[in-house]
Amino acid sequence: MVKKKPHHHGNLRAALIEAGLELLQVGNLETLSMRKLAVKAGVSHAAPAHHFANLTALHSALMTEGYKMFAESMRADMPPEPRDPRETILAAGRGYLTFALSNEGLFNLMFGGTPRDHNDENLNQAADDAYDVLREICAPIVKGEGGSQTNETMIWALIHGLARLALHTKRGSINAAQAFETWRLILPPLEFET
Amino acid sequence: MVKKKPHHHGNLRAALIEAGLELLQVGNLETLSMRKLAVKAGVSHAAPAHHFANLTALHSALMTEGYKMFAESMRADMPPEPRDPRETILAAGRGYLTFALSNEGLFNLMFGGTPRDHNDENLNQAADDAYDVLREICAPIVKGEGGSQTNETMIWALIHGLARLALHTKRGSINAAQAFETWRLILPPLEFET
DNA sequence: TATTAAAGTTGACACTGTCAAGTTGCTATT
DNA sequence: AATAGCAACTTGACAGTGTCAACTTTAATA
Repeated sequence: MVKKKPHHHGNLRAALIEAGLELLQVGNLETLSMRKLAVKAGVSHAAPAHHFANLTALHSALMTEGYKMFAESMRADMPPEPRDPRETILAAGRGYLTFALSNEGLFNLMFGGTPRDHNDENLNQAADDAYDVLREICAPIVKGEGGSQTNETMIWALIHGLARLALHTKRGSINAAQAFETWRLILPPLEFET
Repeated sequence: MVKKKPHHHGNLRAALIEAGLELLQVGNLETLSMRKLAVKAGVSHAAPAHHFANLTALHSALMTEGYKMFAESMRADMPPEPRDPRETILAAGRGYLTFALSNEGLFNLMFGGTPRDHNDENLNQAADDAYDVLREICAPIVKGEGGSQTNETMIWALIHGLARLALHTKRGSINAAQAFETWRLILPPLEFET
């Protein structure tokens, strides 16, 4: 008897997060409310408070889920056996763009300045894991004046800025292929270690 | 008698925008409300509705102001007589960073995914004016495979991504100088027309 | 001066997050 | 096996929010 249904609902916390992700799919941040989540989960309006102390905690939990999906999306496009480092960077960037364009609400929640709980260990862990992907793909880049962190910052800034721009100017049709083509074009020539 | 105090308050619309900018300075998007604006302007709670049809319209008006400040901040750091094109890009980027770091709430409103009124001509004009700065500083860059727009996208993505990252990891002290140093480091070597 | 439209007020409504207090049902200790 | 205790959930309330409708006041103009 390791895991058992703990209580009335079963697993309300997971259901609320699931409902929150669904709400973020169809709308923006403003359409996300604890009471709507409660309705979606078939539970009273104050039930979520027992799993998320406040809105910020709920947001942090959704961001955590977002970072996991995010890292997964980057890794999904990466070749299992890394061959050309530049190809790996291009692929991870494609995963980045794919995530941003197909999860706009969640992406905005994660990177739009919404306050987060900086003491949420799950969130910090998930964010660190996502950053690890960046560290991996930048590892083969020859370090210049600023060291490896400068390379990571450059790659992240480039791909994140491009994702933001793609969302900002999408106007209806998303056109992920075009965004990826731009990504291929703007990725500057880089020197790699043998 | 060209300009006269039109009504009770004088110029409520400007006062509301001013109050909105102040609220964004001290807090985030959630702390911005029409009713608080009304209180700040010493007016009844429904008065703002005569100047901003809804919250989105108010946000759009604040974004408009933001884009103006934004373009101004970029131009402020640019040399009046452009000499080295790369220096000009560096300077505009510094202005970009300065704006983002000293107007976090407004920056998040502009680039955080908040819905905007795409039919607001003032907003479109202000955003276009800001983009013109980018076009100007990128003009001397030699066009590659993707044409001039690709250069603009790259520069914008780089500096915007860096600004977002700087805000994201600031944790208390902002350290604008360090962000600018990173900007200098990550700006890739570019070829310029004679 | 009379008319008219804009600017601002008042009151209401549904919705939000959050808190306090009560109820239900599982778990574990005795 | 009984019960004490606690976590999960409900109910009810409160202040604050955006938005609407109806009303009053003011200023421009005809």
